[in-house]
Amino acid sequence: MTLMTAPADKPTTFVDDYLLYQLASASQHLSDEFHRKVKASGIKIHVWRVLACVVDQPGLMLTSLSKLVLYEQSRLTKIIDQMVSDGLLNKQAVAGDRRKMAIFVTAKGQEIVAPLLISAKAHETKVLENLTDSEKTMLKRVLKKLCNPRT
Amino acid sequence: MTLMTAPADKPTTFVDDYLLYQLASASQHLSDEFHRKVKASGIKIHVWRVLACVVDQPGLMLTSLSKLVLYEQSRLTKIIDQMVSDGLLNKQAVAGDRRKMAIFVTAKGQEIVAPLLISAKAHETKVLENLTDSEKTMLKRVLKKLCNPRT
DNA sequence: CATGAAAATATGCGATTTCATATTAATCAC
DNA sequence: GTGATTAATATGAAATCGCATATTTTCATG
Repeated sequence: MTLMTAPADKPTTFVDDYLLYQLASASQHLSDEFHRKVKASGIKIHVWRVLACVVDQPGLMLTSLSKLVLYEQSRLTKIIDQMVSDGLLNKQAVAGDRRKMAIFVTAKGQEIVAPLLISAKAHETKVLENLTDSEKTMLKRVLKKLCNPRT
Repeated sequence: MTLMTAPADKPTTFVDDYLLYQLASASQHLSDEFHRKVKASGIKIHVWRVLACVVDQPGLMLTSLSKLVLYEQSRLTKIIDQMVSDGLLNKQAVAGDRRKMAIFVTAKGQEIVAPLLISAKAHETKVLENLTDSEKTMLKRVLKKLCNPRT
């Protein structure tokens, strides 16, 4: 048997080196990993996502929030209605524009999201453990740059 | 008016600095961007994704392919059945195990996917234009690392 | 201040997706 | 070889999602 010089030169395939695939793959695998914990605590994924975003930026109106949460508007409308009737969020009329609704988290919503935020950060820390410091900072910087290319 | 020393110190929010959000956001925004072109050419997104993966790794069986495509197994079963009857893929029985089906792209499938592969690479190039060389290589390396942390 | 355009949210329905489970086939323990 | 386990794929019903569009309100312009 001859010495192997490298881990074999499997002809580089398309997806392995395709940025959009790599992003989708990393995103999905890592999110799934954390989502298992969310589900285990009895919370739906979309509820977690919306709570995290509303806690983060309270008082947004539906349209802006849908961009932040990355959910399509009509879908978010339905999710929020449900969360309002579940007592996790409330909608407040915005003075001066009767179309707009500002969205906030209730005390009950806070209670639910608080431990998840901690758990999420802990998970992130574990994920980032595999990277060097410079990799960490560059990764986050580059991801931000990719989202708004005009910066 | 005083000189602004920095773009204001908006208190860093959770999601802005949360890796899983950044990944999801970058993935979704960039993919949507390319998907507009795919749709414009009359191809469904899932058809593009499956074709790209099967071209990349022909002869995979359904279960492995579903991991590569990042689609759940029963969903992929249905998609592939449709694509087979549309003449884009074919399934071949695997000798020695009558449960397995190896999946390949037909000539018609090739014709459809070929221009999309070129277009995808062109889009990727444009996306990566905003990054330095070292950012590019690190980004891809780190994304791979994130997907299989045990490497 | 009337009219047309644009913005914010809501709604209904068709299409897609998922979940649980069925079915068929291979493998393992004995 | 028989029975129990595991693997690969398929299927059907229920849940979710997204598209197109409706509705209400504001804005712009003459």
